[in-house]
Amino acid sequence: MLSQKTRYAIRAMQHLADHFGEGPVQLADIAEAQKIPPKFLTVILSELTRSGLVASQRGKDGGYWLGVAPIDISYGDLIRIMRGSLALVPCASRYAHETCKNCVEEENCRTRALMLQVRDKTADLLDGINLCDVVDAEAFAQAAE
Amino acid sequence: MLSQKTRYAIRAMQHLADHFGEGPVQLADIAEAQKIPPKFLTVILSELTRSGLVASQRGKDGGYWLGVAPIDISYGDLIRIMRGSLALVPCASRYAHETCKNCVEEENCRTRALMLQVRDKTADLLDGINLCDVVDAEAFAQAAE
DNA sequence: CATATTGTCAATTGAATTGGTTGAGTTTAG
DNA sequence: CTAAACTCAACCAATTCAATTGACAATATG
Repeated sequence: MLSQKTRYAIRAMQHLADHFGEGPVQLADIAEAQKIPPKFLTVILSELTRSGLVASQRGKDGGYWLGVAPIDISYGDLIRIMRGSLALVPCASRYAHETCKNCVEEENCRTRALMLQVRDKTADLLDGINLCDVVDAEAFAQAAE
Repeated sequence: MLSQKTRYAIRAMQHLADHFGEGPVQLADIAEAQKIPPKFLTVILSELTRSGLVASQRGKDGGYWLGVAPIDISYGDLIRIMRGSLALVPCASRYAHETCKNCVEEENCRTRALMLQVRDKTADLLDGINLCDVVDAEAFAQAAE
């Protein structure tokens, strides 16, 4: 499951994508439109800003905007940034590999072999959809080809 | 991510599958072979027994065995039993649907639309592999067709 | 029937994670 | 200079997770 924080991050990014090119969007506006506790959103937007996907400006008339074109931000990127990995087990992560605790040797772990495949398929899907896509069944089927 | 408990459950079930038809396998044997804390394993095996996938017998020479043929137990089943759902968000679960807390309306939630597709693809994969399969790249590619 | 062996199960525990807030800054426009 | 914004570390309560404790029930064997 994605954490609440990751879900908030995704909605915040969708909101910024919807207002891309319109100048800074203020945190309070995002919070209200996306039903995110404003103070918690500061934590989330700070993380996203540090990651480089979001740019920000302080002071009066400040706010946030995408630092990267929405077409270049995939859902896979967002989940990797917020959760660290797309995989279901640490040892099946490609970008953030870690050995699982209390496990058998990785080479002959059948669960790992399966989970690597699941991770790759999930990545194909999540990296194939970006913040510009209107996600519906058709768009998705197309992206999955 | 799958919880440690779910990972232990998967390894325990693989172990039982490997010894299917050989009579009861004792908890201590599973625990040792699969590096699972024995007392924790009692909790896990009790849950699996209650689910019907595992049968058990008490007393001397007792133990556990699969109550269902390994070919009829998919990895999807195991994860659903242990974790409740295959989905990344509660509102995208097919068997255990729940509305997400603090979310926008489900009908026009873009995240949900995407996560439903991810769930379905994941289910295709995980339900296509069972405890009889030796999971490797080839077997998997075949199952994914 | 006595006993050792094995599974059952609820309750508890300690640690980590989650979801979120507080509050003290810093930057910027006007 | 000041109000409007973002920044960030520290903190907090509640929940979840991983695992253990300990009392109990069933079964095979002598």
